[in-house]
Amino acid sequence: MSTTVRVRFAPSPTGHLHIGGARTALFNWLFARHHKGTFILRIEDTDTTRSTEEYIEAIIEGMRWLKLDWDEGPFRQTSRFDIYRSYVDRLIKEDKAYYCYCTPEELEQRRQEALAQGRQPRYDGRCRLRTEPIPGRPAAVRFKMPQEGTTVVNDLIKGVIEFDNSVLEDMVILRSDGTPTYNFVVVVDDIDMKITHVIRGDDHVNNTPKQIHIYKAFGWEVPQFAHLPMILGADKTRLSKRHGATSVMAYKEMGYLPDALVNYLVRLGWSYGDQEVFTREELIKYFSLENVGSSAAVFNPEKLLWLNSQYINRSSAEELAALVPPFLVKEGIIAEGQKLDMQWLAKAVQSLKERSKTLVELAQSLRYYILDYVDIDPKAREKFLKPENIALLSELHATLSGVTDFTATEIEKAVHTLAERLGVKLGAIAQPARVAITGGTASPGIFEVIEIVGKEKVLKRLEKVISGG
RNA sequence: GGUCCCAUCGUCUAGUGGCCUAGGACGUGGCCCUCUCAAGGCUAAAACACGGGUUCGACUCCCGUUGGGACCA
Repeated sequence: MSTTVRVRFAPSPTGHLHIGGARTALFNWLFARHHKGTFILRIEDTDTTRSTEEYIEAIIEGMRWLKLDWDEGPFRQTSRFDIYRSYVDRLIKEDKAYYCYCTPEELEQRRQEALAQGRQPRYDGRCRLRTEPIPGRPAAVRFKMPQEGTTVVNDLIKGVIEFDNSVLEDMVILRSDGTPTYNFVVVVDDIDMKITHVIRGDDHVNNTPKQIHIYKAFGWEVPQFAHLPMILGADKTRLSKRHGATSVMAYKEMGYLPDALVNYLVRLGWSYGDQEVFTREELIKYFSLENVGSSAAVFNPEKLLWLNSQYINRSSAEELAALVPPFLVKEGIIAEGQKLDMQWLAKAVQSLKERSKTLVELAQSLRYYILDYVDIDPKAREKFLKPENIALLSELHATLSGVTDFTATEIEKAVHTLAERLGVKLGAIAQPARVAITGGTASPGIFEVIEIVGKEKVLKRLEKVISGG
């Protein structure tokens, strides 16, 4: 029985791929992959004044970064005007649409009158019965909406939604300048692309009854609808720039992993028992529209940050090492194109990954592994590099100089012996050493750090501090 | 203003009439671990918007109120 699932993501290229769009894309993608169906990317660029090539590229870039691959497209509406025109002609021929000669001024005047009389402004359908064109006047095309009865949307997420047809008006489907309107074009495309499930933001629910009548006018089976609840900012209004970063690629730059963002986004409105962290495979396997909630969700950057740290933690050091160089360049730690020993870098990353929430943080911490010398934080210097500490560091320098097998294990043994001999606690040596070697008071285990930084650099940094540098 | 949607801890959510003394996660506090910082473990505080029904029994069903949101104008 299974009719193959065909879904689409249809962004308009008037901006970057944003958080809300990405989630819509993600839910469509998951639905398609779960049902082994087809996922289509369609660029809704009919608004030529606001659509740009750059944004088309940006959206595609965002989709790729999130690893949401599509099976068909990207299709572009601007290359489909002939198709829309033919669909309009068909409706006119079948007397399901008609030419309207009312001017914007007349329409506005009637609107004002209606408002003044406390009526709901709505096109009165006066051109419906017109048989002769008005010479010299441009004509728009209007769709004949049913005037009575109700339209029922059986939404997969929200359930049954009923609309009174009397609130629907004969909407314009082709403007007098020859361009088709949004609600018409969407339906034509979805018919043409044989879309079976329309999964989109619930800001479109009110458009749905109008669209249903267009499907019916073409004798086409109405697809299933699933309206996803909105994503809100902390103030419970629709997520926008003023709530912080909303562009997906901004998260890439801030050092987020695409899988972490995907995991976060999917949990906004969808759940699977108590599970929080999912692999892609699990997501595809478990995803179902039935488990999508129906209320709007507030975007919570802190939970996203936590998920990102989880993903960084679970990634292999090699994977992370491969991702980190661009961030090192941005932090000014290495030069563009500078080569690093990747095996060594992976070791350094390994020591840092469980204490880094983003790739940016990871890159910043890598500073003291890579550079020859480090800047020492003044407060740390004041607290941990007093004369008595310097004396201990001299002892440490002598001890480390004597370690030939320069591994964390051997270093640890040597330092423990030193501490015992001097009758001090390990911390008394470790903390000043940390400041001298990393420039700060927080780092991975000091023996590990010493090993990775390497004998030569460690001794040089100790010497510098001992000599008052 | 009209239409539509929504309502469980601060936030994301579990819950589909008795399993609820309302569970998990983020965040917050405490403790443990510890060379620092994390990670990890344990733990604490924290919610069913309100009012009516229906029912032996409502977080769960119905109605209303309030509050939020979206679309259209």
